[in-house]
Amino acid sequence: MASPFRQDIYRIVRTVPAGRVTTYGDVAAVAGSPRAARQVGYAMAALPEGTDVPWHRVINAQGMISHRGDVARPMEQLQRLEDEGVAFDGGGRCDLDRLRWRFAEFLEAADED
DNA sequence: TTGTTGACTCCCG
DNA sequence: CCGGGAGCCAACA
Repeated sequence: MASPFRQDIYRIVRTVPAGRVTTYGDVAAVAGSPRAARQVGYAMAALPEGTDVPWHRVINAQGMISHRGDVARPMEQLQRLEDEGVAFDGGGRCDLDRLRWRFAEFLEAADED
C-alpha cells in the first residue's frame, strides 16, 4: 500500500474528469504541499498498470506531457488525452487555461451542497 | 539520522 | 523563446 501522501494524491487525481487535465503543482497544492509537485510525479511513476487513477490527465505546468526522457510511453498518455477531447498543438502543448481542472471550484461546489 | 534523487516549478540572463 | 541553476518536499537506502 502506498503512503498516505500518495493515496491522497491518487484520490485527488481521480476527481479529474475526462476531457480535463491538471498539473503536478495543482495536485500537490490540493494535497496540502504546493511545492511537492515532484512528489506528485513520483507518485504517478509508482502507479501500477491497472490503476484506476487517470494519471494521463496529469501534466506539467507548461501544459505539456512530461516524462523522464523516454518518448514511447508519453505517446499513450497523449493518445488517451486526445481520445478524451484534449487538443495539443504542434509543440505538444494544450490550452491549460481552458482545460485545467479547477479543483477550487470543484471543492467549493461540493462544499455548497 | 543523513544524504541522494526525482513524470516539477520558478527565476534569471 | 530557450537554456541553465536553485528550491522544494517526500520517499528510500
